[in-house]
Amino acid sequence: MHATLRDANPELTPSVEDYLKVIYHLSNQGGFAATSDIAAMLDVAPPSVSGMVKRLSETGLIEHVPYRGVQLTAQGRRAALRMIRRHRLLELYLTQQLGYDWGSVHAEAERLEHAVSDELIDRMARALGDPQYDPHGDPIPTAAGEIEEAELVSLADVSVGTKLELRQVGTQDPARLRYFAEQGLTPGVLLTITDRQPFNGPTTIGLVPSGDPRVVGRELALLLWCREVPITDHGYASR
Amino acid sequence: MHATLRDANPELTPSVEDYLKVIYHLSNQGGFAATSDIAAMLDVAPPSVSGMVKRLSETGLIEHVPYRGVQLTAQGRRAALRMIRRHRLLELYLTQQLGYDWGSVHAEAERLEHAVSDELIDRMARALGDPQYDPHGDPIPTAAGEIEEAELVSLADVSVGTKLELRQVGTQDPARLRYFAEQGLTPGVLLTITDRQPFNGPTTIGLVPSGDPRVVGRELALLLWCREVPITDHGYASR
DNA sequence: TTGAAAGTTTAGTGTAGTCTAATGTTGACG
DNA sequence: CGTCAACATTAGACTACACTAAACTTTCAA
Repeated sequence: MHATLRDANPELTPSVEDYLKVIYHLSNQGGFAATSDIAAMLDVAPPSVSGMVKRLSETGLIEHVPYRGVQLTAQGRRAALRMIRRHRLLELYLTQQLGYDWGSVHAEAERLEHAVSDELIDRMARALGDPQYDPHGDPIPTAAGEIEEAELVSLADVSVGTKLELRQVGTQDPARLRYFAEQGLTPGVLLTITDRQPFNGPTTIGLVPSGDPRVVGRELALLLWCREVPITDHGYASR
Repeated sequence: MHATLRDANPELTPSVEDYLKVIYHLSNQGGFAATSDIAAMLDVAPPSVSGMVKRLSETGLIEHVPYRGVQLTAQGRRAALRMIRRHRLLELYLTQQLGYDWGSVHAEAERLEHAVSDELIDRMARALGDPQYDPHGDPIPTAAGEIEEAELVSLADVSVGTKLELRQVGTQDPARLRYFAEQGLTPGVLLTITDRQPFNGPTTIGLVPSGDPRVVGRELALLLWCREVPITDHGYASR
């Protein structure tokens, strides 16, 4: 039984693994990941993405709808979750066992995740007591490729002072999507609620770590779905 | 301060790092490393080596005498020793901190050595107490790029009665490594030669201090590299 | 409804690495 | 001392990945 991740994932190049990981993050809620977004996150030119997209669809890791974007197949998703498991466990291991501080651990994990074996990752997990969450509060996928889906709350429903990670923007309206993007309110962003006026008045958000304020009315706040972020002494470094 | 290894070694590809490492090992006593030997050790075709040799000489990492072989430049040697330091410290860390057994660490270290940062390696070294030898008994180059040159003799070449410290097992073959380990023939062990049959016959070893005998054929004896121990003293026990 | 901006893909090039097949060089031995 | 086997190199092709420039779609707004 038991298609293991190793079985599912014969030999992917580091580059391919990176693409799968960002496609996973970009197509979080079942949507499409856009070429230009992938390019921006990997810091490559858009045509490089088009080229890779072609290769990845040929090997069955993603599905491509021209001019629309890409989605992971089941196989691609397994491979992506394997990388995310590696990344999060490496970050945890480096901070807890080797004294790394939270700010510098990301780059190290980013390189190591392509080189470690499943055995090493499992040994590290065991050494850490098989943790379920990384220090950001993000769930660590299991060796079998399962991940706990975060419970999302609307920004309109949380109390002042709560720290949040924006996870989804609950609209398809292009005008609103654009507006949110202009405000820097895109999935992945960290924020806190600094103020809320009574009688369904506007909510003031503070972006983390810049502290820049954003004011949104209740109608818009209802569209912003967030995950509550546990407070750590490490702050909110990048993932 | 002072030229660090990092300074000396901007960005080498994993492939280049592998070439430098095997060239180091093949040109141990100042000789030339032959194209075909490099090809055999890296499991690539000889023309691939010729191509790489061209690139490496252009970047000043090796010197090439056509139809003779190659030698490392000072810069190439520094880069090679940096990789060897990484490899040996990784092997040690994996065995001591994560429960790997000696037979299986090699492959893992082989991949990781290209991905770890100098900082991580130094942290691992510190966690291990800045060890001088790896699990095979090989000396670990310092962060500054110095390596202890050990004068080792093969067990097949020393005369009966000589007192020896086993320092190095000259094979990567897991089956043989396991066999030697089962026999108690691991680096650091003290032994004497109690008997040797003529005509390339087997050698009988006496372990110190237990006196337990071990019999090894000439082929295996050739793999056991030892340091001659002048007087019995302490300090060879554990690593 | 149309046209321009934004975004995507194609076309063509470059680099690092691999390979096989063909050619060149060296050195050992008859 | 010449020949031939062993070894090394060149020649030429292939893959994966990147890039720029140009062409093609889609979207949005006047």
